[in-house]
Amino acid sequence: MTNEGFFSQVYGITKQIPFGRVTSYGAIARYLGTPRSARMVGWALNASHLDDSIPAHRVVNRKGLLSGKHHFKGSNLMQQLLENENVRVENNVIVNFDKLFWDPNIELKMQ
DNA sequence: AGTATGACAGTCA
DNA sequence: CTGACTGCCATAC
Repeated sequence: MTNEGFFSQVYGITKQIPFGRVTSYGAIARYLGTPRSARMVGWALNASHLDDSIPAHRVVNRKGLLSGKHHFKGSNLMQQLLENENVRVENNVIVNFDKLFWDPNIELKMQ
């Protein structure tokens, strides 16, 4: 059987994102070995919509912009979830994104 | 098999 | 930092 596919891999990492932390699509894609497939990560998360266990709200683009907020149920649900984790969000952009940034290539690989 | 789409990233100005 | 253009990969039709 073919691998679970790109999606399951993205799910696995996204689920491992710690509380109050955020990461970017490129970081996940790079961890999968395809730094060029950042768009696929977004696509995968799109399918992750079917899974509530996937904190997709912790995944944003490289600028820390809630690019996927428009895809959530509520228009401001994504921001609400982030603020619920002590993550400050202003103008759809995560504040202190560089501090809250959680890189799987480091956190997962290093440990 | 080819075209179109997509929650992006990198580079240049 | 922001805006515009290009590149790249995987899925769907």
